[in-house]
Amino acid sequence: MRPTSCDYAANVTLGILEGKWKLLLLCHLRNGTKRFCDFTALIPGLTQKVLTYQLRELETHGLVRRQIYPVIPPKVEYSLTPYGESLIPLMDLMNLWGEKHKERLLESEHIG
Amino acid sequence: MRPTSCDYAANVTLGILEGKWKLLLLCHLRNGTKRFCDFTALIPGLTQKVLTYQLRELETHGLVRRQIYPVIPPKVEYSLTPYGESLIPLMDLMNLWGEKHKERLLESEHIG
DNA sequence: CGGTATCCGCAACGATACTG
DNA sequence: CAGTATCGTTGCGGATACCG
Repeated sequence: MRPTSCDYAANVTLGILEGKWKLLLLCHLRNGTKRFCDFTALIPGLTQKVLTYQLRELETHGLVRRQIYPVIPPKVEYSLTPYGESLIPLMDLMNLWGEKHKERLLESEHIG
Repeated sequence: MRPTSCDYAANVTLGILEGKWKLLLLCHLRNGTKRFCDFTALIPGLTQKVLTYQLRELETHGLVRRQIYPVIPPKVEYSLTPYGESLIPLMDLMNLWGEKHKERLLESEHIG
């Protein structure tokens, strides 16, 4: 049943996915476990502070697991939890729609 | 093929859906054409300025059609475009995941 | 290597008042 | 009825420097 009130459940999902880099982080994690420095290498323009912040939020929501190895120098691994994997169909659909949208923009540009 | 670079298409979709009230507006439009004042009545806490802003963005992206009737007092109707309707499967999936997430939160609350 | 600690700018959002 | 106009707040993201 779809809502008539303010607390539309889809908004909860949006709130969790919102964040400039979160989808991209999740996308990279689909390819396997990553270390902190992997992200900064993979994603130019992403600073340590923001990366930390977004990873912490993903962890807080249970989408990402943070595994700390007590070694020197420090080693921390990030991976998708099963719960995080449950977002994969949604991510794929968002990706698909986004691709179509980009095509659409190109067409209207071509015509206009 | 999933991206390794920064321009992840899912982010495009996110950018279009981002906005505190957009999903809710789209959701209401699924039930049929709405007038400006319908939204303010349906959604407590939503001011005219913000409503205007978000509707204009949805219109700009081609998701919503704005039909102006040149009468006094003014009458403006908003409806989903076919392109906007193409988002329905995505909205449903987001809603579904959001519902599951809320259940999950209740459970962990119950346990903790 | 994997973070914190500060400081700052901007855009989204909100409150309120006014208008054709 | 369907908006503008103005002003104020807040929080995300970015820049930079420092730490165990």
